[in-house]
Amino acid sequence: MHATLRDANPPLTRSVEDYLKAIYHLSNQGGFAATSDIAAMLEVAPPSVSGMVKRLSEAGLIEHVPYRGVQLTAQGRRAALRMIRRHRILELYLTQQLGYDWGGVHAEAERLEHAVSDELIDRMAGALGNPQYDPHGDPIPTATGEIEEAELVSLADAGVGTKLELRQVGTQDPARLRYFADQGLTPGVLLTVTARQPFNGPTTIGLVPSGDPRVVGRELALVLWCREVPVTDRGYAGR
Amino acid sequence: MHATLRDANPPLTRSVEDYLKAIYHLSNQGGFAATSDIAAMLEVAPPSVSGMVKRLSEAGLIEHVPYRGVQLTAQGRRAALRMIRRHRILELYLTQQLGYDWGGVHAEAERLEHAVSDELIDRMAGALGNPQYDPHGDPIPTATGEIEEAELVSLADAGVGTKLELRQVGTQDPARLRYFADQGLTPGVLLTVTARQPFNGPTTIGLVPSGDPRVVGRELALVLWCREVPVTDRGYAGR
DNA sequence: CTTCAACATTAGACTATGCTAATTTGAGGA
DNA sequence: TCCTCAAATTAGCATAGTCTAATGTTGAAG
Repeated sequence: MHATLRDANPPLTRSVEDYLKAIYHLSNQGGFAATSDIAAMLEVAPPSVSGMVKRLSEAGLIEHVPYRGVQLTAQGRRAALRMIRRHRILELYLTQQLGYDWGGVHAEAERLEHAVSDELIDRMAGALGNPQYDPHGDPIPTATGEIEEAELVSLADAGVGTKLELRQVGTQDPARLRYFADQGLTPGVLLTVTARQPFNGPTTIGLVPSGDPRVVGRELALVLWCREVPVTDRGYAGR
Repeated sequence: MHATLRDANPPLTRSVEDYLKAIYHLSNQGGFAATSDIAAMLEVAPPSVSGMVKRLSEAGLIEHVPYRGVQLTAQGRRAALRMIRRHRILELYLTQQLGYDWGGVHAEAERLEHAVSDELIDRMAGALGNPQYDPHGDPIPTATGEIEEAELVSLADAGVGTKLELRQVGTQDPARLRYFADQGLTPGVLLTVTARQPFNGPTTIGLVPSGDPRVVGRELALVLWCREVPVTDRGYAGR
């Protein structure tokens, strides 16, 4: 006998898990994930997505509106958050316990997230002190599937004078990740926007508390997602 | 395009890796691995094995003698040893660094061994001090694919108190083979030497973990070839 | 030397996942 | 309104891996 996605409690395959995760990321702001965007994110051809969409839809993991896109159901969202929890805990564990550098963990976590058990993830999380954020600053879903939704603003759009906490570096490109790390622009760092060139030019910032200045081109600033920190917030102690 | 096992350097799939590992264990003493034994070890139907054998053979990973069995080629052996290294290091890491107990570690390692990178395994090995043996006493292959071959000792010569794994029954005599099988003395079984009569008399052993005693006359004990197992662990989970 | 049972293999079907090529759909521009 | 084009889908095929049922092989017992 062969288990299929139509069974009661089918084990999700690697591919299914990848699709759900991609759909989660693409429909994060409440909208639909488009077939072509899913295809691009997973590096498969669009018809492959159509085929998988059909199966996921029959399995009750997504809602499909033909020619519009897809959204996760509650069940699909739960499965996606489980994968995201795994991914982020793995990234954290690999960097903090096994000396991986920030740029190199993603691919490893991408493979491991499909193979680890819930027990292993919980043990890793325990060894790390049950952290709430991963090395990129992304919130880690809890074992029960809850995730902190943060309002983030791109550094390129932040107002001059604003105090910000860098929370998310929105790229997987190892070269960029390494560059940001060199500049001290890692999640959790505090900074203030000191200037921006007119007509959407580069943003100049100062690191807190050192005051070291950095100039970030618009292209790069666009992927630095920050949380606005009230200027009265002096007691901020990082995490 | 789709990668196949006939390509130059195909990535080995999870199934392929499992087959190679099983064949390695079954043909350990230089013999052939039988289709039905592979099927039993992997819990698949015999025709599935025949199908895979065809593919592995075309890929140059095994030699197939129809109706006789299969043997690993040098290339297949390399791949198998790589998996065994991964498995043993993972088991060690999970028990020593993450508090797993020996009963639970096997299944986790069995899944992870297909997903980890060589780099991660080497980092784990480093964190453990590059161990040479796993807690079962089995040697861990090096990153370059060398493994210490266990020296076999005849049960008639094994020291009293020694813990042994029966590895080879050195006779073709059907009567003897049937007798050994009846006594539960088949390759892979674990036992301890509890006594030996003076002047080269019969050896008394206890099966592990049942403790059932057996008395084996010298004539018979001479053909039971065993590997000495360091008494380091509690609870064998197999390999 | 024949027969038979155990083991191995082949035949044929099915799911999951991917691809390319062809077709359909829907939304914006003329 | 109608047309066109990009996006989505369907059609058709391939490979990996699994299964059951049917068929072949081999070696051991009589």
